[in-house]
Amino acid sequence: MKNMINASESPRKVPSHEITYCRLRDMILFGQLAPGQPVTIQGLTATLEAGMTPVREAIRKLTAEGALELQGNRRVSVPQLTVSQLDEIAFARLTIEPKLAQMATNHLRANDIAALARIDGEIDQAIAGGDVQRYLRGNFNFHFTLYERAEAPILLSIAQMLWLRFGPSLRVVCGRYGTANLPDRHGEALDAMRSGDAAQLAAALEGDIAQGIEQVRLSLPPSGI
Amino acid sequence: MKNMINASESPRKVPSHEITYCRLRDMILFGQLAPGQPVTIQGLTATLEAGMTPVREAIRKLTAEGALELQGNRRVSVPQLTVSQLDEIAFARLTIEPKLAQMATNHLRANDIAALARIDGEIDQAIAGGDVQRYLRGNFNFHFTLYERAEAPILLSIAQMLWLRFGPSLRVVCGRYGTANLPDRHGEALDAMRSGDAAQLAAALEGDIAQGIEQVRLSLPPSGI
DNA sequence: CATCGCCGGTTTTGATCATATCCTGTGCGT
DNA sequence: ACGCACAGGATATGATCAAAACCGGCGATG
Repeated sequence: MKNMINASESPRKVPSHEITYCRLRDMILFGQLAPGQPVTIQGLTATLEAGMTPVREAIRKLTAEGALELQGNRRVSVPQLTVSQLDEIAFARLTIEPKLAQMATNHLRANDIAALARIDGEIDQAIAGGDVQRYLRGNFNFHFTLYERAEAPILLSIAQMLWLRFGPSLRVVCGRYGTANLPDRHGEALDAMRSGDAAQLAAALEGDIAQGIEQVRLSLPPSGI
Repeated sequence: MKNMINASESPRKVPSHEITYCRLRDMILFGQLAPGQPVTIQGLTATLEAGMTPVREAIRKLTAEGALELQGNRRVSVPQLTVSQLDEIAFARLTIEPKLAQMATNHLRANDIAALARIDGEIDQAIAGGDVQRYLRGNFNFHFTLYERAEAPILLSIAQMLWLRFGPSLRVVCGRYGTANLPDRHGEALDAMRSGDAAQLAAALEGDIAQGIEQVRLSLPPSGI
């Protein structure tokens, strides 16, 4: 009986590289780091209060996910989106995410929907208050709380990858134009969830995603943000 | 004007972790490692003749790509596909790869098609000779030589990720049933390339992919391969 | 009396760090 | 302007610490 299933969660020792990875990921996802900004290992060891090895591993992982970019000369930076890359992301997101939403529909329980409604409320507050940081986190939470219910880990990981590439640019857009005309088709999505209409939910998500991408696209042409 | 584009490639120093990553990746992709097989860092430092740090970084990167799996107890192994994961991979591959093929169509030059035809010839030889290793490499080369012409790095990286998850299981199927009824719709694809018909090319790829996935699906139910 | 399960030590392996080495980019001197 | 030396930072190694798996013995039970 010693090594039992460890129901729920035991006080697991969380490895340092895991923590470092998450922290760095959030920094990228929610806009602490701007596109094009260089990232140094030793700088991160200071800001993340971690050793050099964990930071290196976090960077490797994020590089593999496309959230960071090796510049050839052993420098690392946050990538800047080009128009054609934005097109790729658009295609992939518009394919994967509605699918995830559709798959999630039948697994949604009442409390899931309640949680999503609450998150949507926070997003509205953030938009009203012009709180970019909070909007970004809320938006992320809304989408991925939904997607997780699809129980499709591979598609989920692809979606995360796409958000990692998309996040920094979205942050820049928010910073530039404020939270006024940010996408929020979440009400429509919540209606679809309540009626269990997978197709409608997928359509709502598709609209939300397309809107966000257009928002970013408008900011790109000058010189890749 | 000092650091010019460095046309083609300069004698770049290839970092050790890069080499290690590639070698380990190929081991997974072409079946040196079976699904479920545990992977130890110190074992790899021996077989790959690399230090501990490069191996660790390679593992992190491949973990991020889903080619390896952390088992919670800080052990690493090659993941075994479940049926539902295979469905996810099927959906994603059937979406992404035909798209890549379609995008590549207009960029294909005569010598690209010639190269693909040559690779297809090698695949045929491998199938005829029952050379699984060579078939897998040829098949990979055929698809990705084509996909690279799409000039869509993000979709390409997604496709690579999917192949990394798919590779080990395909290898098992090959080892079990031989190379007899492996997918090879490449002739059809080559015809489409020569006539520049993007839709037909996408359709051919779709058929090829679907066939490969079915092949693996048939082997799964017993107990996840 | 034989078998099963628990418990302890042993050993393998992973995580982290401190350090040595090398590369890249920069600035100074000619 | 060119080349050389310097500095900053990245790469890579080996050592050290800690956790987890492994193995063998002891005691309880049928």
